Amino acid sequence: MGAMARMSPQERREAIVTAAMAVMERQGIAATTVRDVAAELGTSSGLIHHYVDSMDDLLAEAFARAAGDDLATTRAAVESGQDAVDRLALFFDSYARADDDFGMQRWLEAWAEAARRPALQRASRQLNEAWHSLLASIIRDGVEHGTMRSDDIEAAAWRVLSLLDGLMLQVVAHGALTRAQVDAWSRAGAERELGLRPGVLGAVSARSM
Amino acid sequence: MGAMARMSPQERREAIVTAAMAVMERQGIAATTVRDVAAELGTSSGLIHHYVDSMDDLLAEAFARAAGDDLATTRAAVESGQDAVDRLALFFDSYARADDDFGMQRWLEAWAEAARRPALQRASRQLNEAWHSLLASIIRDGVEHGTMRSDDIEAAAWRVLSLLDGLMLQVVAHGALTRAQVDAWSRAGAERELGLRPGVLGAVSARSM
DNA sequence: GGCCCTATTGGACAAGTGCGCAATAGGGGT
DNA sequence: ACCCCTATTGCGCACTTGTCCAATAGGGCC
Repeated sequence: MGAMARMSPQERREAIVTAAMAVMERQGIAATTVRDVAAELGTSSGLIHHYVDSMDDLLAEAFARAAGDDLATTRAAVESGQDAVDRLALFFDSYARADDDFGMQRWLEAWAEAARRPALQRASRQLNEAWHSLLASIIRDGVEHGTMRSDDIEAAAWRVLSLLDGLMLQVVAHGALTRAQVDAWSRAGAERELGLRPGVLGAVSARSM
Repeated sequence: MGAMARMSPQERREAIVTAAMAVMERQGIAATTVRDVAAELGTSSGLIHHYVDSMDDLLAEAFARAAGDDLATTRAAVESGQDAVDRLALFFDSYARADDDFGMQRWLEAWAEAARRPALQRASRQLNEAWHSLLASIIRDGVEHGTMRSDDIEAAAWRVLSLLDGLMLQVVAHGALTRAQVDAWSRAGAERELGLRPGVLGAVSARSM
């Protein structure tokens, strides 16, 4: 009954961040404590601070990893699209598929915690920017190929993203809307925003039938 | 130096909630403690629990009061409108005027805290519903008088509100957008949603010139 | 095989939390 | 003027938090 198996610094750091992600997923960002992460790892709490400067840093890194994974998933899904319209449809598909996911809840907690945790705020802002950037690149492609219309691509991307976020908020925070409504309405909003024919972005339910 | 001036239970309760609101405004919901509220009042911490069952209840009541005041302000502003379109424009005016306000930040914190505080969650859901209801009543009026078009008033209200929320999120949480952009884009979105002529909801900047 | 480096331990620490309770004091009703 | 009711006090309690540090132990290099 001695110490936990000795690991290389890289492995251990990795394990710590992974454990933090798991606890975050289960209990939320604000309720994730050093001791919880240590318990998840099966090690002592002192070990955490041997690899991490502060709890703020750890939470920021765990959030960045989790949210970054989500972004990477969507990015990968989008890449398989034939043209811009197809890629935009895949963007919504991928977003909607995070159905049983805590994606949006995570963002909510990050925004609120950001007031007290500078590192977490930096991570959140950077990832938000990356999502906008992904969406803008799809739209830019569509405009250049003449399949989408927009005289301000950046702005259009913000509007599409904001509608999606606002609708998701109602699902996660209030339970006032269903995922299906968010899915249909956000696609319809994007179609109008980008001068697409209504329905071309196809709701999941419609396309899977 | 004896006890604080004796007050009637009603006055004292009122004073406690008011003090809690002030602390909430200054430090945020999550960072509002019993001792902070007592210090704001200039009384002892024990007094708080003599009037309030739990911190959850107190925070919920303080949030409900603060957010309820915001809603009442907008409701009052809206009532002075001549017709539905005018009232909708006033709705956006009132929302935009809360410029130096902590309105949206308060909602953010409420959503995140709601996970741990049932009473706060109830208050937040109820007020959210009230905002939607106010917006829906304006739209219903417009549709009935033929100045607005919508085949699903409830849904339209959710979409207008969600776009506004999503855009505000970018201002408050990330600083990625400006209030002016939110104002212009949310009005334009509502005009499209309700079949209004572009510009009739008039941005604040345009109308004040 | 032994030694040293460092990963790992486990608890101390100070600061903070919500809540409860015995003691106090002040004002209104008689 | 007195007395009782209760608003108010001020501290204690049990618990949690992040952070730190001396002690320990295990594995790789000579």
